Parts: sequence; structure tokens; C-alpha cells
Amino acid sequence: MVPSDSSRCSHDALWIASNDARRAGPEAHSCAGCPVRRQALFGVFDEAMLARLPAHISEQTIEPGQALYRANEPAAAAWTIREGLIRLERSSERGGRRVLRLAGPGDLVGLEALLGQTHAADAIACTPLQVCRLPRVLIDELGAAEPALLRDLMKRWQAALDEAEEWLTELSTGDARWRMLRLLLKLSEYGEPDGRIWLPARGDIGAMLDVTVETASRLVAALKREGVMQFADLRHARLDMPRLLAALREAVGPG
Amino acid sequence: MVPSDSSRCSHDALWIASNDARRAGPEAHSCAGCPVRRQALFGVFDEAMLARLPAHISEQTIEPGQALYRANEPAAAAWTIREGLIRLERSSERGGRRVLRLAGPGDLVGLEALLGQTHAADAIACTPLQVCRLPRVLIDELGAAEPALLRDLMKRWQAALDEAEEWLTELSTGDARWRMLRLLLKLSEYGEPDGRIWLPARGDIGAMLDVTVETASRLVAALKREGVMQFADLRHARLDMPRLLAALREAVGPG
DNA sequence: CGCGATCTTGATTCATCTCAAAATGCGTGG
DNA sequence: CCACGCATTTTGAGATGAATCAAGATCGCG
Repeated sequence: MVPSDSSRCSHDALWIASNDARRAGPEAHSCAGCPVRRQALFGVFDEAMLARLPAHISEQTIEPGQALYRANEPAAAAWTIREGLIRLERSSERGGRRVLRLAGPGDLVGLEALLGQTHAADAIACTPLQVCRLPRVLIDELGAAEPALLRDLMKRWQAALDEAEEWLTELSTGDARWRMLRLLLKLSEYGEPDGRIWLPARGDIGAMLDVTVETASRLVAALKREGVMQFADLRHARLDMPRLLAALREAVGPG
Repeated sequence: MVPSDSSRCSHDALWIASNDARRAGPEAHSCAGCPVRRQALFGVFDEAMLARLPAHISEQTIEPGQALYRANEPAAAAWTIREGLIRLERSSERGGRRVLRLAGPGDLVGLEALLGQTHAADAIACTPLQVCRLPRVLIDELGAAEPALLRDLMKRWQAALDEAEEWLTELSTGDARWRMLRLLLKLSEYGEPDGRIWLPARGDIGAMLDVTVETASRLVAALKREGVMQFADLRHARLDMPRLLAALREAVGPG
């Protein structure tokens, strides 16, 4: 929950990846050499099991703004995120769209596919994205053989639920400034180790916090003025974590 | 999602219950005779399996306002709701409390117990409550023997996630009036067949919609004036569904 | 270089909060 | 059964945060 946890994009993991990959050669895709292997779904498997996976798993690259899948589409696979950031969003019956949560490297999205349901939300790439497609049948079979996998799946469901509940409690109550500060804190979980984070377009901030584009813009401008954040470019910012945390503490009382 | 689905508290289910219960006698608790047997966790089991359950399952009665469990408590059991309504809530780091979702007859709450985690939220009785306590070890053992149970559990996790996402999209965006109308729609899912629903205290409505007590009171007063609802007593109301739906349709455009 | 999309900024309006007080409901003890 | 007191609800008036409406400014791109 706190920024110091930068394991999501740790340099160590990348190093291990390229190291292992040498044996398989640079082209062949190997699950044993996956940069997110430890956090990902098959983390419980041994090398022998992992070696048999790649035949069934296909990699995919997605451009920012493109959908990995859409709500109500029949769901035949779940996806593990190798690299990049996804937002899960639904459109409300009122017409607006609402971002439900984010997912990053090591996360598994589209769990509902495993139950034969249609997708519950749109999954849209925030940044350039690399994912692995895990067909439902594969997971079904492996789950039957390996009970530990089922337990891992249940943990992931619980984690998703937890995350949704956090968005409900921390990102959709309180005044707009508080919610914006909480969003920055959340984004810092997916940031580079040096503190640079991906900054959503103003309209997307709006869909995350339920504010208008204008308000999102004003909030960002204010926090930049206060030195809580500074732009690298329009889509990336550097956070001053102590100030962010101080601003959050201040925002508790008044709001 | 729509009021006509009143299966949650259908008279049929109750009739089946009392019918089956005759054999076991009125005192002994029998899972085969449970009023929510078909919707509940062990719905997939046959009579023989069900007969062995009661030894491990204890029934519990809870008064309105009392907690079934509290967030961060170690969780050793999940609960099936036999009768009554529960609200799941968390307190935000800002100090407020926020209702995450509701659970009613046939629902399973406290799923996180099965993963050895602490409880993720407070579970508080809205109405007089009857629940069955399902110890973690029981579910673990049965799950190992009966894979269909694991699948059912995953479905429940997904259902909870779905519900949380619905609260995010429909109950925490849009103006207060829209959210209030959506809440009534949601409450109608747990209503009596005749259209009477349980109406939360104004402060609880506030925690569900993220509004103040005063605003909650004004919203209720306005909808009563418009004939969308009328009080039976302070805690129960009768909905005029056609008007409710009409009001929702109108609220889409302007907001 | 120019054009559409996105972002910023300002002025005004409106919804909801805040503060305050009265009304009602509800349990308790006389 | 009534009188009391506390909690909840209702209602009002004023303050305020965010939406809306309306221009500009900047960015990305052909």
C-alpha cells in the first residue's frame, strides 16, 4: 500500500528474466524466464510444469487506449499482465463511464472467464502493454491436477474484491482533493522505482474519481503548484512522497 | 437486478423448508430442511452429504445493529445467511464509514476466512438475523473431496466482486437523487414479495450513498412526496415500482 | 505550419454540506 | 399509563465545493 514496495517492477526480477532466457534463446517464449513469474499465476509450479505451458499460452501486445477485452463479450481466457498498466471500467446505466480499478504486472485479469461468464468490464491499456493469454481450458485442466492453483485463484479473486472495496472506501468518498491524493498514492504502487508515475489523461482521472475534466485539471494544477508532484511530460510525473503523505494527513481534518 | 425477481424470500422456499423439517422434528437443525438450501453453499450436495453437516455447523441469531464479525479480526469461519439482511462496511482512512454492499438470504459472507486472512470489513445486521457458521476446516475438507464446491466458491467470489463493482458504478456516481433511486432499486431485491422493503436509518443511507444524514432525510422526504415510496413505519416502506423506474429514467437525462 | 484533441483557466450556477433548531420516536422509570 | 430524556429525523438558511458554460492555450501529428 505504500510506495516503498516497488517489487512490481523490480530490477532484480528483470535481471533474473534475462538470465534464464539465455538458455531458451531470445525468441522462444519461456514461462520460466517470465519477468513476472514469481507474482504470476503459475508461480507455484516447478520448472518441469512451466516448460509445458508455452504451447498453450500466447503473448499479446496492446497499444495504450486499446481494449484487451470488452464488457459482455464471451470470455474464453484470462490474462496475466507482463508489463504495463490496465484500467478496468464499466459504463453506468446513467451513461457515464467509471474506472473500477487498475491492474499491473503480475496481476491476473478476466477471472470471470474461468466460470464461463461474459466479461464483467472493459479492460483498457493505459500504457504499452504486454500480456499472456491463458485459455480457460488450460486453467481448468491444471486446476484439476494441481489444487494449489485453485487456492491461488481464490486468493486472486479475494485480492480483486479487496481492491474494489478499497476504491469504494478511499477513492469514492471525501472531497475531490482527498480522492485525487489517494489516486496518486495508488498510482505510486505501479510507479518506477525512482518515483516516476504514469499520469492518466484528465478525462480518465475524472472517470476514476467521479469528477469532471475541468476539476481533474484544477486538482492536478494545484498539486503541481504545491510541489506534491511535478511533470516529466504530460503523461508522467514525479511524486514528492513526503509532501503527498503530509497533504493526505492535512486533508483528513478539514474535509 | 429487477424487482420482479423475488426468489430470495419466496414463499415456495419457506414451504419446502417446513415440509422437510417435519421429519427431523422442529428442534433439530437439518441442512436438508434449510429455507435457503437451494441458494446456499451446499446446494450441490445430495441428502446423504447434507445429513453429515449439521454437527459442524452452528446456527446463530443476531440483533439489528450487532456485528457478525469485524474488520481485521482473524477469520475462522464464513457465514451463510438464512434470514435477514447484512451490510458490509469499512471505515475509511479519512474517518468516515462506507457501506460496501448488502447481503441477504442464501448469500455467503466472510469468504476471506477460507484463505486464512483476517476479515476485510465489518458485517453488521440490518434486520434480525439468522446465520449458519461454516468453519474454515469444514469447507477445506469438503472442498478437497468435492470439486464442485470449489467452483461454487469461485462463483461466489465473482458474485461479490460483481456486486462491489455495481456499487461503484451505480451507487457512487451521479447526483444524490440518482444514487438514492438506485439504492431503492437495490433494496427492492431484498424486499418482501408484496413490495415492502427495509429502509435503512438515515445515517446508514448516508454511508451507502456518501451523503450527509440531512441530505438522506431530504431525499427520502422528496420521494415520499412524489409517491415513489410510502412509509409503513420509519424502518419499512412500500415502493411504487413503476414510479421508481420512471424516476430513474428521468434522472438519466438531466443529471 | 495548421488542425483537432486535450488541457487549462475564468465566471457563474447549482447541489450538497454545514450549522442550527425544532419535531418526532422510543426506551426507561416513576 | 404517563413523563422524562436521549437519539434520530426533519426542516431551514447560509456557505462552499464542484459542475457548467465559455474561451484560450498547448500538444501531437500529418
